[in-house]
Amino acid sequence: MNDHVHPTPDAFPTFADIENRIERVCARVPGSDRQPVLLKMLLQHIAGGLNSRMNEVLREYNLNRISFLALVMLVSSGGKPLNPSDLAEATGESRANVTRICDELVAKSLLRREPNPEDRRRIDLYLAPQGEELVQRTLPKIQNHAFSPFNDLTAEERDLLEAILKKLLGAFA
Amino acid sequence: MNDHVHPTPDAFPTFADIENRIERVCARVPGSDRQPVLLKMLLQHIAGGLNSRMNEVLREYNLNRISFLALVMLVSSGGKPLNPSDLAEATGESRANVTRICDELVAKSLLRREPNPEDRRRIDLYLAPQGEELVQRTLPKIQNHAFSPFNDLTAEERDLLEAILKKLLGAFA
DNA sequence: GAAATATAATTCAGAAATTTACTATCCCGG
DNA sequence: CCGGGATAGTAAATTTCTGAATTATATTTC
Repeated sequence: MNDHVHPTPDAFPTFADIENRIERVCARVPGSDRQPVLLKMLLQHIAGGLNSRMNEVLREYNLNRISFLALVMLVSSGGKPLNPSDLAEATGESRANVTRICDELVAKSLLRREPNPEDRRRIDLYLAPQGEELVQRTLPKIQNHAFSPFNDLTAEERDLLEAILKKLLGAFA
Repeated sequence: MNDHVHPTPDAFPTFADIENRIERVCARVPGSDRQPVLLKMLLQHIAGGLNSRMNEVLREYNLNRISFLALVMLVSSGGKPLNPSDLAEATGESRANVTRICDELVAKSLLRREPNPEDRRRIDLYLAPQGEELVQRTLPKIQNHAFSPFNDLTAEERDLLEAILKKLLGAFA
């Protein structure tokens, strides 16, 4: 989960400083363009900030971001199981890491593993009742505390952002 | 750098699947709203994808994303030194991690450390000539290979994205 | 239907990141 | 000018993550 912005007292001082630096570097390096670098930095800082905030909330429940995401994905399946590799894909984590995360979740009785009867290479992951409960309790808190920065955008801006980010993500194929 | 999307053969299959899952979860959990969760996931996947691509390019040079970013920040200072804590702030990494990164960079003769004459707690980090060269060589490659997804956006979309992301980042203060 | 190839999950070694604690220095109020 | 508190950098211990095998099962191909 190499994704944290360190919680310094003043973690987001002036992005303008960083922007100036980017301008200067790109002016000096031929073949470089300021905007993609800037966008990359913005995305990085925002994603990092959101992750930090999520972790702050989840710490009270002894969960980390990935474990929580795994639980959410399972809630979304509505009782149907998921395989570890599904989780790896959905979360963007390595499969080895997903195995470890699942070990933790099983140890906390939030998840249970069962062999898949049709394909015996596979393991089916079922959400335990406590896991569902935990998501019910924590997701609204995440929404309120961690995701509050989105409230500073207007509805139009959020829709626009959603559309542009979807298009951008599509470009990774 | 807990920030990688694992390079599976098909790392960005259909985000639509994930979107459907989010819809279902939020329908089931009172006090949750689909859009912020969706935006968070989009940001996460895009930032992770960009990081993976950067690391792919940088691997040839035995660098990782953070080390590279540190070098870029130093180039942006135009010969003036930076302190480790400046780098920590700019990169969003912990100070302890920056110390380690600098150890590596010094070992590779891309960076040199000198005590600050005015404040003896501080260390001044100077870019070595090889470090400058390395940025000159790698930044254009990063631009072409790693940041190419931005080319799928129109100029208007990029500007809009920049503006919205800046506003969003401002909301973290 | 046997051999070759591919896929799923895991294990394990080592790399990378965080947390806590420590040292040295600076700064401010008295 | 000195004592308490802040700040900078690092070190050590721990946790987390990855990457390369490993094992077991499916699937394809001939």
